[in-house]
Amino acid sequence: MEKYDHKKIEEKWSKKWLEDGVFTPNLDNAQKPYYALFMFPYPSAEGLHIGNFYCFTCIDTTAKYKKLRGFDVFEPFGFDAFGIHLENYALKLGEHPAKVEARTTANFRKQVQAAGLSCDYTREVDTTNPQYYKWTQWIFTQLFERGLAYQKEAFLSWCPSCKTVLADEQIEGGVCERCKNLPEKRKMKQWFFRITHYADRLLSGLSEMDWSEITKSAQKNWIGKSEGANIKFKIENSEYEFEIFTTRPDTLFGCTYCVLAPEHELLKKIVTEDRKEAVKEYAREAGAKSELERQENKDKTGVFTGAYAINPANQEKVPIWVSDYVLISYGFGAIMAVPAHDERDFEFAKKFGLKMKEVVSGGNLENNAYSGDGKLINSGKFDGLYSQQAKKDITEYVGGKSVSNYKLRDWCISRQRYWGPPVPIVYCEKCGAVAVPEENLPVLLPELKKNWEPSGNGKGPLANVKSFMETICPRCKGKATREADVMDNFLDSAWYFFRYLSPENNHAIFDRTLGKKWLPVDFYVGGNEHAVLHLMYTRFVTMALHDLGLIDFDNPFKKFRANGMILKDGKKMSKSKGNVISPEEYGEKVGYDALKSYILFLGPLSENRSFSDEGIMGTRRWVDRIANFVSNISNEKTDDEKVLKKLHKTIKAVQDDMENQKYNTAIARLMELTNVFYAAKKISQNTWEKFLHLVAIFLPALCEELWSKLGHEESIFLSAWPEIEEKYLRNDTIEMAIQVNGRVRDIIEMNVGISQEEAEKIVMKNSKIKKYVEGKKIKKIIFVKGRLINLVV
RNA sequence: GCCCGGAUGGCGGAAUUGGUAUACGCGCCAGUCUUAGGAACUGGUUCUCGCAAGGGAUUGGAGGUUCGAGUCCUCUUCCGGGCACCA
Repeated sequence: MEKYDHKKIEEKWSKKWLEDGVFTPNLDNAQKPYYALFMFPYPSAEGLHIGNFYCFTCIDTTAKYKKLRGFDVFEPFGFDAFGIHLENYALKLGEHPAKVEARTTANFRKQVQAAGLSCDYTREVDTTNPQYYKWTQWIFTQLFERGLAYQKEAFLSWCPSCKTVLADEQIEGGVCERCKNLPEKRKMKQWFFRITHYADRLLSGLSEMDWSEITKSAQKNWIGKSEGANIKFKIENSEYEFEIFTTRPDTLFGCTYCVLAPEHELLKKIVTEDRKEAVKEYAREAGAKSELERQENKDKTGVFTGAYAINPANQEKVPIWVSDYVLISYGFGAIMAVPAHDERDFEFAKKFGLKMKEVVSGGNLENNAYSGDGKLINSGKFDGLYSQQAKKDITEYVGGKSVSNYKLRDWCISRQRYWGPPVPIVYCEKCGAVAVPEENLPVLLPELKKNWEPSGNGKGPLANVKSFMETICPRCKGKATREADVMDNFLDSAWYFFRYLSPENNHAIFDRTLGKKWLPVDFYVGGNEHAVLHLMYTRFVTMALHDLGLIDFDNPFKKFRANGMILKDGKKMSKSKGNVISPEEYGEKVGYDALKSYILFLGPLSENRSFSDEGIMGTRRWVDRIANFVSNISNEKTDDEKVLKKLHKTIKAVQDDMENQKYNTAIARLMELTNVFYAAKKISQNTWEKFLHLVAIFLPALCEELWSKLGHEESIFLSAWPEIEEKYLRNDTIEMAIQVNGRVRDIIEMNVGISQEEAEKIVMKNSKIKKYVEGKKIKKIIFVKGRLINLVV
């Protein structure tokens, strides 16, 4: 028996597919467009990671299936090569980012091609290409013109290791998403995108979207909507007032003090002379605390300001405190404190001996605040109302406003780094900040041979490049200076799928005719670590493009699935553990067909799966079993009815599974069919050809080879998917389960259409059943047609 | 604390959405072939009692609904993810 030489055959076909353009659709003429997209990789490693490979494979398998089903499939490929990940990798190697990029992208491309993915490489996109980032900058200018991009001074997270500010989304668990270092707070003037403008749309859109629940849940939590009221408090003996946000206006009568955040601007104005030093010192200390320190130490601290506010519900005077348990970044940075009905206020009041007043019945103030709803007490004319109604009535009574508040904050896009698209802004003494007009885009990133490394002084490396910085104002033609920062990498990747349609178009961000036909993306797969980064930003940019009138949808991906992680023998992979799976290594050893089908076979798409070296031999064995079966193809015209039934049921099962991304069970069904072939010994060519189509979506090189061996000159992917013949899906007989009191006691073969009376007759004659029924009264008989009969005795 | 997922053999996992639990694969056991090892092929493999025929138990745990529950309801334990002093 000839051994199946996976290397030779996989190499042969991946090359041939590329040459013949088998997977390069004609976007203009496509009749049934299907846009399959995987998250394009960061080329910040020498080769592909198994995680990239997994998400590519999910998309690729679906793409091949859709192609065989007659769709014009577009599965593009490109690189997210700008940004901090590649720049950090270059810093680590001590090489220039451009040099690293040239090498790693070439290697990634080579590996993807070797793996036989059905990508269209003719429309490759690279975010570092000026033709590409011209339009990244254009998006900035469009947002700027509409007030959605703006500059502000704010306390921001500065990563001392990456030497740049980061967006809130890029702090994960208190540390920098890229380098895992502890960020510092720095007050800096930076560029922001007004993503909060879309907070409500980002949230309400979620419910209708066919995206993984886990992703939608992460976005929902991040947006963090709460409904409540804004209420104004006057300050005693003063013209000043401040506003607070509360979700519990029903407890307003229970407000016995107020708290301002240490950064609150009113603090300086209202603090009394004798409290000035204490408040100042407290604010200084609070400012020095890192985010993580605040998170870890939740002991309440605070200082009395000496000032009093007037509770608008009962005109009582309540002390104003300052404490860092109130955050300047949320709401108004000020709260009304209701210690009887809020745990944090309770703790604070207890520590500092502040008054508590119960206004909602149902709790017990001994040890805890009661934060549930209930009937109002001690609330004047609102006594007796229930929380829900009281919320509305009290808000109205004090002239408050019912509003929603969000945790989501605007997206800081400035980066004090080199490897990114420059912010397309020019500062002119006369005209202020002016966006670079479209005809002057792109603002080219100068090729810095040296001094491209981040300095850490709060300015990007471009600030030192005189030839770049000095320019003229596009509006008044006077002297002007460029913005030295570049833009966040997540902006590069927020719109790449638009660009794939027309990567060389210099007149528009994308070809709108093609956009109408191909967008939104039909199916997208990627890791859920991007749930609130890439995936949220992408939705934001899509909404913005929608509002510019460029597109008529605002959800970029019709279907999105988050893929699970691949573990090695149950453990997370890491270089230090030495258990990193290299796709290339397994491609060599067992072949990409076996590797790809193995990682799909391991389990459902969303779950983490454990890769093992023994396990992969299972799919490799399957490859061999199919390759070896060739000698058993007979000249007979048709096959045994049993084989045909299995064949057509498998076609149906594979179709259903593929529509639902159940790759693992589709492969299991195909393995079963392979086993049936082995049991039948000989199979007709007709059946064999149908089988090859089904398997080709998982084992493309093998099936292409076997297909060509049958004398076909054109790729199997250009031929037709087998039709299901309904008659083979039907069964004449079924195995009827016979239950007594719900327990299966026997299984009897019967005609599929058997009536209840006939079935009962057979059952009653059955000796096994008689044993259980004898001498007992049959109370009831449940008959499920074609399935079971249940005797209740 | 709040919001999502999830728990099924020795292991990865199936289960037509309330109808024969454990498909498929790994591993293991046996057989055929082989000088041998391996490969390939064939058969077996949830646990438990039993020589067997056959019985009993079983989907993290406890209840419930139902003729019938892995699937629905209530409570509960554990694991994974997100948010978190967010008023």
